[in-house]
Amino acid sequence: MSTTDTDATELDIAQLARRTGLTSRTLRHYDAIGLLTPAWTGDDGRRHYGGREIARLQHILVLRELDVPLSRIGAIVDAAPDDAALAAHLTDHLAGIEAERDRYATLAATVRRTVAALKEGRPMTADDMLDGFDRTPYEPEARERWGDAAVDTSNARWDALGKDGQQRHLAAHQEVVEALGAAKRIGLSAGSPEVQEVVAKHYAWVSLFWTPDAETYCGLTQMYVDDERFRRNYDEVAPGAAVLLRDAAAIYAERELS
Amino acid sequence: MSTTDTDATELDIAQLARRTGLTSRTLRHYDAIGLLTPAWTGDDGRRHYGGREIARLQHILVLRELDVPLSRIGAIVDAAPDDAALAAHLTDHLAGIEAERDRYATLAATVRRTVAALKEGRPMTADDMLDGFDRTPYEPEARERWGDAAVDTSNARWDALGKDGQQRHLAAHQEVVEALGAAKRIGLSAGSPEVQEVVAKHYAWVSLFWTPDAETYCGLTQMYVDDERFRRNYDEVAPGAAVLLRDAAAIYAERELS
DNA sequence: GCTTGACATTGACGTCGCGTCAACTTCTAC
DNA sequence: GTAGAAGTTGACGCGACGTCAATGTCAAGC
Repeated sequence: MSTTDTDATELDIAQLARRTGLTSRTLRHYDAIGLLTPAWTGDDGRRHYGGREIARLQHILVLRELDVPLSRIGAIVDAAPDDAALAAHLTDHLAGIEAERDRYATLAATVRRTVAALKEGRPMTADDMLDGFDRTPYEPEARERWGDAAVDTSNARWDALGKDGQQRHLAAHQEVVEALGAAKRIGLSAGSPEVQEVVAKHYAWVSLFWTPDAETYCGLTQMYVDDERFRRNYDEVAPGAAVLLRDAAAIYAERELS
Repeated sequence: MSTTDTDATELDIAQLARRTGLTSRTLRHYDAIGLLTPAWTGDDGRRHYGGREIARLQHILVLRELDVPLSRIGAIVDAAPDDAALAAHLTDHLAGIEAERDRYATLAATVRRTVAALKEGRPMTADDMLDGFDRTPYEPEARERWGDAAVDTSNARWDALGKDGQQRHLAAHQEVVEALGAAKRIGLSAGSPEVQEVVAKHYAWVSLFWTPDAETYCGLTQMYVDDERFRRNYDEVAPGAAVLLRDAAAIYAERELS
């Protein structure tokens, strides 16, 4: 393979820079702070990026467009270990991107109106002139509501799991989701022993990352219901599974966590 | 008037901050660097802003959205002394805003496609994943092509003119434009003494700000033809006036400037 | 009148995300 | 074999504010 650009998913730093509009300096910076490590570094020290890194970089750049600081970007991107989680995250951020698109649209309208008013010598109110500038800073992750510290220790624990530990952890979650779906389909109640056992598993699963008390655990499962992208994760297996989990969690929390 | 927000065009720093989404710190910073000076400062040191300042701030914020550095923003905003010039500038920057809106739209599409691909386990090419991130930095002003230094000295001279000197200067330009329109309507040629006299006036007018040599003067008048928003300024008085000025300038430049 | 709380002011220093420069190595082309 | 382009690692610099400290001032309530 020559130095010419191919559309293979194996790129050196210059090719990646060209495609993203970043400078090679920026990519080196991202490497230095551990935000985007190259797939491999040649014996000569040169950085090479593969498909995984490109996907990760896309995620990074999306969040960067939303003015999320690099430190938080790192935490968020690290929290998307598999394709499903990544898809959920991206769907979330997509809303931010579209909001920004709409903001620029209203901004364009504002400027257009201003130009028209200027030409006709018409006055404008302050509010009209400034419509669209105020951007409420994007809240990148619902999970952020549960505290930065929690996310940090969560990531530490995740790293500590090692590769196959992570695999097993994801499988455990899948088990929980499917058990929950089965319970829902059979029509088991939230307080039934079977469902309570599933909740216990779920609580254990969550606790690997951070240990919520009764209140926060109820809050978390409530969020699974409120937030569409979380809810879908559960309701995909069986409609109403998210609500079942929330109700069961409330009972579990009162029995075991208070 | 109480402290409640009214839609009058007289705002204190907190009210302006609220409407723009800026912090008061940012507004103070803009004051400190001379980018946005309050209309008046009370005896207690508090800053108050009027209609002029709000319009100026809108211009500033538009350019800030396009990632133009504050130093250049200052130069550009200072170069829009009257409403007509401001309207022309804003029309220019409007293109940048709409480009940004479109970029976010393609970005949203890219993310959407990525999510779909992830869910179906489909692979994507690097180019597809990174479509829309590369933003060629916005070139804020055609005038920038003529050099930053020129703009700086230009602004200094403009300030040195004083209020009524600025008035007279604008009137002089209007004279040139109208004389040129009259010449065009009568059908005078670019080389005719009358038109050459108008060009001399125009060159003098331009020279107040920066003294172009033969080549740059030809380049400038060529830009008046190429660039729609400049051309309209001249062609509004008489169609083809911009071209007439360019041709006349070419002759003038060879005779007088080389 | 006095206190209290909210918000203003001016410095001064800190921070984030790179840009830029220097010194050096390494690959490719002629 | 040598030039030139592009990579590497430090190190420092910078723009646009954030943040903190010390202080002043205004409107309201007691």
